[in-house]
Formats: sequence, C-alpha cells, structure tokens
Amino acid sequence: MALEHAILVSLLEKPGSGYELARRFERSIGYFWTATHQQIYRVLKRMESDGWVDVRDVAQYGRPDKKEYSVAGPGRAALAAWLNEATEPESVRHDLAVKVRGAAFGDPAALISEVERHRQAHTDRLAHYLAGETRDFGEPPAHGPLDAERELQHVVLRGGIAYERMMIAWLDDVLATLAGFDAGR
Amino acid sequence: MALEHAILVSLLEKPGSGYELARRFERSIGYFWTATHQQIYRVLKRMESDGWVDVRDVAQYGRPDKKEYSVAGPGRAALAAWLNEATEPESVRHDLAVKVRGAAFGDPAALISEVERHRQAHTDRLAHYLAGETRDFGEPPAHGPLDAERELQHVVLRGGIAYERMMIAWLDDVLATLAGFDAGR
DNA sequence: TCCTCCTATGCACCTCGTTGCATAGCAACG
DNA sequence: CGTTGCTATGCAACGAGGTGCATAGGAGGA
Repeated sequence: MALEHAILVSLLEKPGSGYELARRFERSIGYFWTATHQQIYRVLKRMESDGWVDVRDVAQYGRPDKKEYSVAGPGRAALAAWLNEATEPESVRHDLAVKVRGAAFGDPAALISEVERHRQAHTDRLAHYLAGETRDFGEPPAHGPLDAERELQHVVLRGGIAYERMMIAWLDDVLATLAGFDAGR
Repeated sequence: MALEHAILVSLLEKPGSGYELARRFERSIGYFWTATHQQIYRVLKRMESDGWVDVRDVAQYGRPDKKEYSVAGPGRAALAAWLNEATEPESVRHDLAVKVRGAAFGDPAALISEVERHRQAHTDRLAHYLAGETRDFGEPPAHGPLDAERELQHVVLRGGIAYERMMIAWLDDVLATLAGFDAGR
C-alpha cells in the first residue's frame, strides 16, 4: 500500500489538511495515485496515532477551522525505508482492453463511440498536462538548475504526458482496426 | 467491476476451468487485467448461480478432475450490455511515480537501482510480447483477413507493446534525471 | 517410502476502496 | 430568510481484492 507514502510525499511538498490533500489527489498527485477523502481521513488518523505526522489546529476566518498535518520524524523515516524497499510494478487494469477483445463476440462497430469517448478524455488530460508543464516548468527556475524537488516533479509530469500520448496513438490504432471490420463487411 | 466480464471474454475465446482461467490471467489476459485464483473461483460461483455460465464435470486421467465452464445465453447478454455501457478509464497507479517525487526528500541516487529493476522488468515483458506477436500474428491468417477475434487480440497486444516501450523510454528519462543530481553534486 | 511438485478447488480472514449519509460553519444570491 | 454551494470532517456499511491455509489426486525423484 502506497497511499500513506503518497500522503507523506504530498505533505513534505507542502503541509495541509485532509481536505486540501483530497483536492491535491484530484489533480497533480491523483494523476498517478487516486484516493477519496474518506481514505485520506482514515489513513491520516492512523498515521497520526503512529506518530508519522503532527497535527495543528488552524483557526480560519470565513470558513470552518481545519487540522493542518505535517510530517514528523518517524514519517520521514518510514518514507525513506519505503524508498529503499523493492516494490513490484503496479498491476495494469484497462477495462477498455477487455472490451476490445470482447467486441469480437458482439458488434465491433458499436464500440467505436466508446473508444472515441476515451480518446477525448485522454486528449483533454494531455492538454491539461501540457498547460501545467508550460505554467510550472516553462521558465528555468530562479534558484539554479539543481532543484531536485522541481526536477523530479517535472520528470513525473513528463511520464504522464508520455502515457497520454501513447494512449491516444493506441486508441487511433483501435479505431482504425474497428473501422476495418465496417469497411470489409 | 470488469472481472466477470474479463472471465466471460476468456471463456468465449475458449471454455475452461477455474484453474485454467487463473493461468490465463497470469499471461495474456493478465497483462491488462489481473486476478488471483481465489477471485476467479468466487466470481465463477456467482456467475454460475446467476446463470451466466454452464458447468460440466470433466474426468481427467493422471490429474484431478475439473469443472469446465462455458458461457451461457444470459452471460453473453450481460457482456453485450456491458460493451454498450460507458465506463470511465481505470485509474492509473504508479507507485514508482510516488517514489520519484519522494526521492526529493531522501537520497535521489539511492533510487537508481530500483528504477533499473523496473526497467529490466518492462524490457523482459516487452520481449515476451514481441515473441508472442511473432508467434501468433507473424503469418497472415489462413482463413482470411477479417477474423475479428484475431485482429482484436492483436490490437490489444499492440497496446501492451506500446505501453512497455513508453515505460522504458520514461524510465530512461528518470534515470537521466537522477544521474544529473549525482553529476551536479 | 517419503518428499516434493503440479493440478484442482475451496474456506476464513483481513485490508483497501467506494458509496451514502451526517454534521457544521460560513458566503452569496434571490 | 431560505436556498444553494463551498469548506471541512467524519461514521457506517458494503464490496472488491489479497494472503494464508486446507484438502486431495497423482507424478517423479531421492
């Protein structure tokens, strides 16, 4: 389980509340690790009782108070230990691939609109990534070329961009294959 | 949940026992949808009681008897319904991406061997895919160019190949980034 | 003969993840 | 003043998924 480690990384990048973490998991972090607010609150409780994070009540004006979490020593140690631990690549799960193979036993042409829907979703996400790259990494950093945090965030984003481009190209391949059945009928 | 649909597709391609399905999920199907034998047996029971599949006891010599499952009418209908249903892209989970961003708060160089391990795994899998492609799709099919089942299996395999190539290229990008910190120190 | 391995099926338990719901403060709008 | 909507936290229940273990037939080797 890497959710607790993903939370540690996010809190090291910037301390915040459960609610703020949940919103980060809808954007940057969530592009390669998803979590709902329920999971996050539950795991934060456990991490707090394990001494991995510290909590601080923060009064806010114009909105409800919040609990701001930050990483404590044992949390840092746990993250360091996990980084040195060998983990297997996460299992891939593409329901669309199941559908494509299943289309052989139904109407392949009926799948075209579904594939196009997925293609659109990946195109949108790619545009979003590219906009984020220009915004956050377009200019060389003011504090020298060796800011590890920034460089590593950028290489992860480049991974997301490569993934979306690969998916769009593959979905075009799928569409061409499906169109071939139509034409050849 | 697509496990039941993945099982339906696999049984339509070829009827078999839970044990055989489990081994298929370790190879072809398992490249884009994973499942343990426990999940498979459990779901097969449910599918049987729902009338999605038929069972046939098969006596074997030199090994224990087995139950051979095949898809029944309601199962076919359920698959067709699912194919016409809009599903969201599965959420991606790359623990390595979490590690890469986490490396900013530890020793980036310590991550190199872990990244290289993953790169090797993806290289191995790519070689396996390419061998399978040559074996299964190298020759044009004897029964005409419009065998939908074969064509669709091939396009899914091409997706796997594209994924592995993308991952290898990205891992090289990560390694170059990590090496940059070492050199610049 | 015993040990190990492969085929084949299954139970019990536990964790992870999701859904639905509840509560509560405050802002903005009609 | 009521409704809607955003911030913020949390409980309860359920289903999916994974680990460990158990059983059982037969093959093959030490």
